[in-house]
Amino acid sequence: MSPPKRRGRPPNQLAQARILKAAHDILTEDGFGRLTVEAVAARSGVGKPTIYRHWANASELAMAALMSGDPGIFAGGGTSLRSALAGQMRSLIQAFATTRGRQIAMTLAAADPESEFTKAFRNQVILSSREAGRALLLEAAARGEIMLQHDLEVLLDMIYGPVFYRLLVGHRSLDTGFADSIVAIALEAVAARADR
Amino acid sequence: MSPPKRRGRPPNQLAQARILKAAHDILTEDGFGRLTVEAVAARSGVGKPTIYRHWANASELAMAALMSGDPGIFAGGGTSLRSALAGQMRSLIQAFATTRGRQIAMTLAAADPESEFTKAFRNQVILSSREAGRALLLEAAARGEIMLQHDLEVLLDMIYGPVFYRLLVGHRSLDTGFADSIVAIALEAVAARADR
Amino acid sequence: MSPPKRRGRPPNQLAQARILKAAHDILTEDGFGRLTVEAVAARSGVGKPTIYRHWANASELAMAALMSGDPGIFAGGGTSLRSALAGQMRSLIQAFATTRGRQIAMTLAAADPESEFTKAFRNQVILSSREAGRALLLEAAARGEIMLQHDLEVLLDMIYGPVFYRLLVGHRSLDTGFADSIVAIALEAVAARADR
Amino acid sequence: MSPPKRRGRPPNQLAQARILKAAHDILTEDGFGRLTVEAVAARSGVGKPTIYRHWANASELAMAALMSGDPGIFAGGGTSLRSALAGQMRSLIQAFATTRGRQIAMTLAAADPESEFTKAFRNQVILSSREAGRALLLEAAARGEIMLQHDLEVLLDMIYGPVFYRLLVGHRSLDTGFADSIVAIALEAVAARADR
DNA sequence: ATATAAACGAGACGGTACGTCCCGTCTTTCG
DNA sequence: CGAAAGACGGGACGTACCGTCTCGTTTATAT
Repeated sequence: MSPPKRRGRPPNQLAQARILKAAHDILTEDGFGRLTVEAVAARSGVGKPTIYRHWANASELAMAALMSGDPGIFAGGGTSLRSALAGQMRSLIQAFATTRGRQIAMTLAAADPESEFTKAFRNQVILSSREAGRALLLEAAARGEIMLQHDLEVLLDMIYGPVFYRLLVGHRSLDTGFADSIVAIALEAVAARADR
Repeated sequence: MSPPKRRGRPPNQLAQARILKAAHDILTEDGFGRLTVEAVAARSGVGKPTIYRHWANASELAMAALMSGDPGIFAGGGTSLRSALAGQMRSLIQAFATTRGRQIAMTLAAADPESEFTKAFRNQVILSSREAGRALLLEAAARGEIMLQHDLEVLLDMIYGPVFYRLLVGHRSLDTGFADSIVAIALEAVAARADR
Repeated sequence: MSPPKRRGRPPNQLAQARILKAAHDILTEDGFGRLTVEAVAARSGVGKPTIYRHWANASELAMAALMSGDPGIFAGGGTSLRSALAGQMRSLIQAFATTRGRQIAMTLAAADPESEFTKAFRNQVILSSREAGRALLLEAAARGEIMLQHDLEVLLDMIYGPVFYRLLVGHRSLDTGFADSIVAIALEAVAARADR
Repeated sequence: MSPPKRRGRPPNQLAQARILKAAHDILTEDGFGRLTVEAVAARSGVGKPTIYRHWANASELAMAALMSGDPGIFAGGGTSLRSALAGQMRSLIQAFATTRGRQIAMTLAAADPESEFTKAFRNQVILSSREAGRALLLEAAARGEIMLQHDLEVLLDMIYGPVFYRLLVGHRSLDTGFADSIVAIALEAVAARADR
């Protein structure tokens, strides 16, 4: 199998890197509202058409910048479901309780929900932690540690939804106590109890 | 107390109504992205300065339009906590599982979180259902129907957060089954059990 | 008779003056090719939309700049047709044998020939000298100094056309001798002769 | 002597023809303003660098397209100067009283006057008729049919200049009557008369 | 009645950013 | 090794809205 070499001049990887760097810097320094294609072009020294060649608008560019260099949230290995889940929730909340967290929420809200780009962003940035949580819960259930008598999808939403709820609505702060309380309440609902 | 009648022409109440009507229509017909002050002025036949006299920008105008004529979500009276809560969740989800729901999320994400206007919008449109839920839970606890051994604030977030989570992220649909599952899991976590 | 006062904020005369000044300066300093709406906006400190409010494109702006402050070419009063016409032709050629002359030709060539703006430019800048020449010839004919046995329109084109011909084609220079020769040949063609 | 076979891929003669064909088509279909290097490349299926290898910019390309396949205007053989000159003027005006005529004027106005390409275009397309006219006049003078007592260069400009004048300024139409009138007036000025 | 004053509609203003077109150059692979 | 394909940095285009401002008009109270 030959590599599918296309004819013309190949895309300049450096240019894309500079664009994402500039977008990321603007995002952290000035915020989502200042992330305009114009500003990114000026700051990165790249022509606007080069940006539009890869991203359809400022929203997609913001998503790309937020995705680049994002390791994702993984479950910290713990001996029990409680410790593993709490560890993950704490790092998740730590990661989102910053300016970047709100920017992610704003970006997601502003993005075209049908776009493929948006879906990728959603899966990588928003739902990866939820998937990791799903794995933790399924393993624990296999060990007999918990009973998944309810809809697992809803349970996952009840664990991870509150984080974005507080982030977006801002009625209460995101802190580690919040993480622990969520885990405690969630585990209560899946407790393997004698009285059943 | 005498009414503080100022000299000069009084503000035209009709103008505000026409502005909100136009804003609402644009929101439902064209979406949040098309709700510009310019468009509202053109559609309502009102001058731009008249709009700016009442709202600082298009975001506030969107919030005002979304608030006007919104009755809020109240707990349907039920005999048990489960039925009351499930009734409320169902109507909440029904209200948000529309275009308007996503517009509310977008508006909230785009709004200045510090603005007084935003806070009012948040309380009236987003948090009113959460407050109603709090009342239901407290009443049930007073009746001994449930035990609130965990942080009530977190519990409320776990009930109402998932709605906005699915609305914003869009990974699964909002339907009545979702409402019932949330209530079931939540009640599991506050069940008054013999083994405690 | 009341002046027809319009409602809104009146156009800022100063802004238009600054725009024309900037356009004129760019035209003389950098040439027609550099007269972009963007550059005029930057130089005049005026927003681009303000320029587009008055002129449809860079061509019209160039025409406006070339028209502003242009006194037009008038016939120098002379005792005879020959001296009057020669005086006018000399000043016409002097006015066009500069960078500005070529810019006028380029502008006219680039302009939409149907536009009202173009017609006004044509009449004021290009054809005003031709009209003045027509008046001179008609007066001389009335005095019996010449006989207009041929088509006057064609004769006028033969007097004034060569100026633009040399200007545009550039095969020979524009100088005062050229002016005198044109007049001499033209008068030969309208000479009132005994042998007729 | 070996044939000078150069190494590598030989220049594709067909490419130039396709380029000129495409340029010509665009000129006639869309006009001078749409004749961009990009459009010609797309239409002809040729790479942009291949175009730039032969022409420096769109203006030169336009000139090349306008020159290609242009037979030039030659003097129709006539028995007298009047008939020969009138025949030539009529065919000249017929050739220019079309869209192509105005495109030639626009192209010439937009071209760099110093470029060698421009000079070639000027000589072949614009001045060839003037040179043919010069030959006619000199022959007639040699026959004693006319007297060239005035500057021949100016006389030629007065014959051919008006055509471009009307073409560019557009104040009156180009028609055969115009051709005849020009000839009539010009001959008047060079008439060999008894009274001299 | 008549002045005074506030809010109105209209609309031009200086600006920012948009997304597109085309420029002329450069880099890569193919023939 | 020239031709094709095509991405690049760059400049300008013409448009949409922004939020501010200045008008002339309307509508009310206060004199």
